[in-house]
Formats: sequence, C-alpha cells, structure tokens
Amino acid sequence: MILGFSRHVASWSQTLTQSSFTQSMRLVRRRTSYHQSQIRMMPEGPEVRTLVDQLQGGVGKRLVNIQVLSGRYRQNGPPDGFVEFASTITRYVPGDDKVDHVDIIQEWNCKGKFIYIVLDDGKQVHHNPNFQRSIFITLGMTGKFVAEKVHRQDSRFARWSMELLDLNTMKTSKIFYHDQRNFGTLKFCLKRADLQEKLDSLGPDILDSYITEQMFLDIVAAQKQDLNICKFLMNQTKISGVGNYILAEALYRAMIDPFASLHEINESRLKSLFREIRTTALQSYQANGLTRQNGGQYNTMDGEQGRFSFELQCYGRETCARGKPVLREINGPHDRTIWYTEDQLFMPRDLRVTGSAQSLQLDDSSSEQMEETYVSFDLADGLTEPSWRSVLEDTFESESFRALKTFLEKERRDGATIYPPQQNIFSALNSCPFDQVKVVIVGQDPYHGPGQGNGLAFSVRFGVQPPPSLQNIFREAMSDVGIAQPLHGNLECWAKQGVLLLNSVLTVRQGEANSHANKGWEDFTDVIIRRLNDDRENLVFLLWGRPAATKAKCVDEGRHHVIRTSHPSPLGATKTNSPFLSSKCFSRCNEYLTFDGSAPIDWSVV
DNA sequence: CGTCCATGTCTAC
DNA sequence: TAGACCTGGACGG
Repeated sequence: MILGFSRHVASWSQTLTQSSFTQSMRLVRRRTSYHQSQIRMMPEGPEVRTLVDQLQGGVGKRLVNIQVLSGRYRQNGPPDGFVEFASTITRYVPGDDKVDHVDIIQEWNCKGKFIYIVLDDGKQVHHNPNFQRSIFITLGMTGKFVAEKVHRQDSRFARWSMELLDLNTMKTSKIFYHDQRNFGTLKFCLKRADLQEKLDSLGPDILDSYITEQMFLDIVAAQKQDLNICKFLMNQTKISGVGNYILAEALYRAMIDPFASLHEINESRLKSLFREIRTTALQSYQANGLTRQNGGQYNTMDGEQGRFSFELQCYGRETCARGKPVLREINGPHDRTIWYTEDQLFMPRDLRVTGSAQSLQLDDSSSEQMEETYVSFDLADGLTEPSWRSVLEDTFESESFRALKTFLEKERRDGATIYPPQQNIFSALNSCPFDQVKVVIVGQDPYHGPGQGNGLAFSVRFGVQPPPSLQNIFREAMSDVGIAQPLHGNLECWAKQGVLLLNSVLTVRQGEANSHANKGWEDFTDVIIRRLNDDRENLVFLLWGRPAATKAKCVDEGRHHVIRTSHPSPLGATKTNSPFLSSKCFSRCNEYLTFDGSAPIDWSVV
C-alpha cells in the first residue's frame, strides 16, 4: 500500500460532488413506475463522461496515495497490478522542502464506460518505450466518485480512495470511489501497449464526435445479420457507451423492434437509430448525466436562463411520450429488462422465433390489432400496381369477383380474422409488374397464422421461422444452385427479379387452411395465368404439387416452359415420381431463361 | 419475513 | 446461455 496522509481539500475536488444531483431532486415530477427514493447515477456513456469531466481537476496533480478501504479488493486481495504499480510511486513526505514533480496525472479520460488515468513515468530511469503507467476503472452498476465531504456523510460503500497533491498550493485532497454493489473494477497497468489494447478492444464511443453515421452502418454490416439488435448495442466491443437505458430509449425513438435481428432493420431505420442513440446520449450528457429520479438537468451556456431538464421517453415509464403504455419484459433479448411500446414491434410479439420459449404476456387483441388495418376498403383497391390494374380491370367487375367480395365481407362481419392483412393480399402482383414477370411459382393459399405471410406465396415476414415447406425450398435451392443458408424467409428478393409468387387462393381464414377455396379466387388467378400466357413469351412456370398443376390448363406449353414437381411440403417432397427435393427446378428454370436470352434468377435470399 | 428488481460485465458448464 | 458477482430498496403477506 502506498503511503500518504495530508487531509486538506483542494478546490477542484469540490466540483466533484453529487450535490448538483441532490439539489435538483426537489423539482422532480415522477412519471415512472419506479418508487425509488434514492438518487442514483445511471452509469452509461454520458454519465461516465460527465464524471470524467468533473475529474479533470485531477490532471496535473501528483498521485501520492491509493488506499483500498473495503469490498472485493480487501477481501480477495489487491487489484490487478496494484503491488507492482505501488513500487513505482515515489514516497511523498509532507512538509518536505523540495517536492518532486513526479507521478503526475497526465490524462484522465474515458472511452465508452471505461475510465482510465495515465501517469508520467515517475522516477523510472530506464527508457523502455513500452513503459507507461495507467489505472483502469469501471463503475459497474453503482460505482461513483465522490468528494471527501460527500464521503463523510455516508461512507458505507467507500471501496478505495486516491490522494492527490496540488503542486501549486502544496495541498493534498482525497477523492473516494464508492460502489454499493461492488461490480466496479480497478486495475493497474505498467505497459503502454496494455492500455492501447484495452482501448482498441472497445468500439467507437457514441459520444465522440468522430463517430459517423457511415461508421455505424459499416459496423452493423460487419455483424452476423441474425444478431439481435439489443445484443449488438450492448456489446461494447462494437459500439461503446450504450447501456440499458440508452438502448431502450433509442430503439423507442427510432421505432425499432427490440426483438428484431439486424437484417430486419433497413438502412433508413439504422440511420435513424444512430441519430437517436447520439441524441439520447448527448442530451443526457448535456444534462450532466442521467439520474433515475429526475432525468437530469443543466444550466444553459448563456447564464442561468432557466434550467433544461431531460426526460426519458420510454425507459422506466408507465406511459411513453407518445401516450402509449410502456411494456416491460424482464428477460429481454439481451437478458436484461427491455422497455418498449407495442408500436415499435415489427410483428406480434408471440410470433418471434428467437426466444419463443419465453413467457408471452400479450393478450390476443394486440396481435389482432396489427393485422386489422383493413376497415372498409374495397378489395380491389389493394391492387396498386398500374400494369396489373389495367390487366385485371375487367375481372374486378366479373360475377365471380363480386361473389368473392361478398363472401369476404361476410367473413369479416362474422368476426373472422383473415390473412394476409388487407394491404398484402395483392403483394405478389404489386411487387412484380406484368411485363417484368419471368417466372411464375404457384402455391395453394396463404399461411393462416397471425403475422406469418406477407402476401407472396411461400414467403414469410422477416423474423418468422420459415415453415417446413419453405425450409425444403431452401434446401433444394442450396443444393441445386448453391445459395447461402437464408437468414430469413422473406422472398421479396425473388419477386423483385421477376418471380411471381402467386397463390391460387389469395386469402385464408385464421387457423383454417384452404378455407377460402372455391369462393372465387381460383377464377381470378386463372385470369392472371391466362393473361401471362397470352400476352407474354417464354415464361417459366414452376408448378409445385397437384393443386398448382391444375393451373397448367391455362398454359400453352409450346410457348412457355412448365416444370412440374411434387409440393415442397415434407409430406410430399420426396414422394411421387417427380419429387420436389433433388428436382433441380431452380437451375432448370435458369437454363430456360438463359436459353431464351434473359438473365437468370439469383435465388439467394437476401 | 420473503421475493423481485436495479444503470454491468465476466466466466464456467 | 445460465449463472455469478454484490447490496439494499420497494413491496407483498
């Protein structure tokens, strides 16, 4: 243990108090579901940096003593490197006439939540370029620095202290590290490279101005895309400084589903996420860090022109800033509590494949609400793509389509939930204009589970586990044309290349497969196939299973190519004399396309 | 009295 | 991917 005694309080350390927090607690308007009476600093990036700002008064001072007072480093032995470090510190004798200018603090800094102090080389006479003394500090959940005055009021959790000598006034002061839960760490380091390695291991600090939107996008792009967004944000080696409140707050503000994987979040949402992380962190920092009780507040630059307070919009609240109830799950995707609102979700909570085993306390109505975007639309209004509208204009007036509309209206009046959602019924057509169709894949009818389908045959929404048929489709495409293992089951990427993913029947009643068969859809989709057959040349039809094969009646096989196989469902994928698996239908399809002079389909699922 | 919860990270099956 | 590392306040019975 290093020696030292003097006990004057130097002026700089008086700025290092919690008193600014205590002062503001009277102004609290409590809006959270919390009933905590204590003011606690929430040590994420902004709070750590605020603390480090207040500690700048220590730079230029001489470190004369460090004492371990209680806790883990008393019980389990001194901190890493403490003994070796202590042996490099010059003994300070108070009242000595000539005091050495050694062991001076050169830098007191942080990156993310990691705090470090850099010292000069002290009395070292060697010239080892790798010698550099530094001290590593983390706050854990409850760590904080307090001035001596505050320390004396309550010293139960005082874990260690530093004594610093001001070489101008020749007075020493002590600064105390308090940590109720003792998760904070202290470590001593004698090698420049070790500090560098530590800093390099951390991702860019969200509060540093050098971090750009592009850097953020690049870092996200470098991750495995099935990584959950919360896990990514909490990983300090990717981005540093984000903790649980900034995470929840930024996802809320950017309207991002905390249960989503990275690939579900498109670029504009990622940009918005980056902005909200920065905004939340900067606001918090400007408010001198966030405390659980009062959010935090600060004085303006131009004097005392009023106090600005900073309030969280979602984290810790019962009702969010948008007025919606805040939902909370203790075991969130990152094994921490996640605070979110329903309008952030990309899909009903109970459809998530990851963490599906968790308890789900959403009531049924919540998932229903998501689908219930239809009110009293005209069915045909869902078809928005112009070329298809003109192709099908007449059909909408047909007897069978009117009957279909009547049937669907009755279904809704009867309270049935119909899938897919209204706006997705014609997605196959809307995402693949008439004269861009190159390949037609015909399926039976839409998925009948909540939130599964997106209107494209066989395709599911992001984040939904691919059903068995789709898994077989992927198996065949992987072995046939060597695509990578898909990370999701959304087939929009095929549709964009001219693959019409058409179900023979375009709606279904929830939970009842093929319940909308023979109500008029078959006639409608027959027209689609016939018009393609009549007005287009050299299309490839992939007919999977018996129901799809009936569409062959609409196709002139002299002008188009038809590939027949069994259905990809595990029930029929290997049976029959033309099994789906090992049919090589994807490469055969591409052979036809290239033979006819058009570009092959890239079957990769991206 | 007991149970749950808290801003964070590390490491051992 | 569970736990382990810790303490104590809020709340339930």
